[in-house]
Amino acid sequence: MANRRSGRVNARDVARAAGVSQSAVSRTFTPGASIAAETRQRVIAAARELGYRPNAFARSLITRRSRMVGLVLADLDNPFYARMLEAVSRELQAAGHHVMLFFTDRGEADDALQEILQYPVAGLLMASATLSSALARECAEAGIPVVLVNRDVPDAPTVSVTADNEAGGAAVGDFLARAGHQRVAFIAGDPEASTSRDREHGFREALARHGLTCHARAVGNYTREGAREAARTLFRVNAPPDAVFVANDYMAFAVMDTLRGELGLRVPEDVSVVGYDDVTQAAWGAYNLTTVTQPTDTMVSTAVTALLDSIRDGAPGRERRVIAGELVVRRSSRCPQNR
Amino acid sequence: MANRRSGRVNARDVARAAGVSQSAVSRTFTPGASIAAETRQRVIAAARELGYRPNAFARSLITRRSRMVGLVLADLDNPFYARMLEAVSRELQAAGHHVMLFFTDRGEADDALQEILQYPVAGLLMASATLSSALARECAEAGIPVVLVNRDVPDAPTVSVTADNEAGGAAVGDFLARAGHQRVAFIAGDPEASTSRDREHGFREALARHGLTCHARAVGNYTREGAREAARTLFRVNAPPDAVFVANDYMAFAVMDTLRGELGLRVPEDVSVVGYDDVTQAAWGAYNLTTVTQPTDTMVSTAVTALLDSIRDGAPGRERRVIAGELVVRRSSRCPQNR
DNA sequence: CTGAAAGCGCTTACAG
DNA sequence: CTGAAAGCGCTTACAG
Repeated sequence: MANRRSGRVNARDVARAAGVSQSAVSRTFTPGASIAAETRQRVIAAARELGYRPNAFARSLITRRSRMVGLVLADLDNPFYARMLEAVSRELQAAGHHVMLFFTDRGEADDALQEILQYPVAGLLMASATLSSALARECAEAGIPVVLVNRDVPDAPTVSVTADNEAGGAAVGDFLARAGHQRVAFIAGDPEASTSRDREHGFREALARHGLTCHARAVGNYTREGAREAARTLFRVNAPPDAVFVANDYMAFAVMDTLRGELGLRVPEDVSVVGYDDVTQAAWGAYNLTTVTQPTDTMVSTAVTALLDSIRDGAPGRERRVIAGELVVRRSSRCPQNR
Repeated sequence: MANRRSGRVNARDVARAAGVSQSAVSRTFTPGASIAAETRQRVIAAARELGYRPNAFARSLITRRSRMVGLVLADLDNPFYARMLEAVSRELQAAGHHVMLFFTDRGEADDALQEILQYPVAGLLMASATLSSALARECAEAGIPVVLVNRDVPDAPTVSVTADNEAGGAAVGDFLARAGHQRVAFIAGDPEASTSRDREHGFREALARHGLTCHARAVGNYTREGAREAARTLFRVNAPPDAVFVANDYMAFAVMDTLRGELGLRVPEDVSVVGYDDVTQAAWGAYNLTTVTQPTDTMVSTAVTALLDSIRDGAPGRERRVIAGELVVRRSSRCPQNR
């Protein structure tokens, strides 16, 4: 049934079989093209018979457009990004696009991008990784829109979608102060990342408004091991914190495990723990983590919409979208009224 | 600097700028092609100047090969698949391949595959989803090797890589019987999936060897809510189980949360819980789950190697690789010696 | 080592 | 509505 020669049937083969021109075959598979119903039926029958599928590469070559979007990620261990990846992929697929996936290290992913850019991608979506502003400019010149999620390259011609990390951090500071905590600590993620910096900044400002300062600080680097080590450093002292804000949920789980399993502390009786992201596991019984929502769904659809709009307009947007999150109080923290 | 006309510089532009033929440009970017060192330098300089990158689509069209591999997944919520996705992608990238990602529903992903197959993929890797044996045959005829991870299509011309689920289930049955449990229950995943069926089968056989039968059974469908419901059904009775084997870790976490938070049972004092997969979270302090290793790394590298081999040979392999796992005893279960 | 030419599989003005 | 022809950006015999 299938073409013996090449292992791949092409439009010419179908045309011959259907007794029409190659143009007719092409028109059959181009929605809205002008073709007689009967011709179309003949082509479809022949195509089915031969197992023909239009070759997307050839089509993209001639139309100078592609329905392929590059997706760049650095970290899938963190369930926040796993959730985001799935949501982004499904939305893009629903919009008729196809996803090319790349994993890089954290930070600037220019090398990986050089590879992706060999393909005529219609757009680029990056999360947990960035690109240099030079490459951002190059993409803009080439007409390839770039959308960053959870990252931001100042002054670059890109769209960025971030959570309102400052406001989120402030909500946590406010909440812990109101609950009557006196020695409030912070465990940072990657000290370079704007997510961690902004959360910390908002947090400190809020504490200040209540006349408090950050009692202690350690860096967990957004890794589990880093978080455990930070917890040990912070709590193996004479006057340990009575509350700790951890820059994301993923680290907060490690902190809780360490506090309870290793240091024999009770949460929240001895210490309140607050995270950030509201990943699925935060609601699981074992953690019941008070945290700030990263509105993944909103962020994803904002990012995807922005990307699709830019692709449609052929204009690489340039805006900063900040999505508000909210504090979700669960049982890992003391409440103001329990004071 | 970049080409003003089209937004994309092509080999012809570079050739003109460097004062050489288009062939020379092509040879410069084809490793091993015969080209003088000096010519090559001129081309490279011109390419850099103009911001030229070879177009992978055009290249693939003419060579009739592509370095693109299709990856099909159904479920990323389960951390086992997230870990696998990242490992697979990174290995494939390291081998110079690029990954096209597709999400489908569980079961047969024929529709999604029809879309992928419009691209000239060099091979297909599927996990947590399968394809019909008809489509498997079609791929084989088209020379596209298919590798299934954690799934199997009997008699189809594909390579499948699965864990030895029977042996794993047997290890659990054996372990629980030796620990002196009398009323051992099972919570199934997707009753259709061979993973769940094989684990259950091995489990029951092992119990039988100890003169036990499976005391109760419920279906969790590999979802968290299903697992919670299954736990309620199984444990809200007069003589509840004293041990439960859950078909995967992901559900086992939900079961533990329900047992402890909702039913007031202690793990392992009142009931032993055993999972399957050994996902990262199984080792986290809050769960400390006894489970059976799915040797992700081995499975991934076996699958990737098989795929790359088939691509290289141009022959769609046909074998079943079964990877052994092992029981990891943690604190969610009573041990034989504590009897 | 090098270039001119053919061709991968498609779409799209153009003329009918 | 339809077909012949040109061309997307590349690689690869072929001849020199």
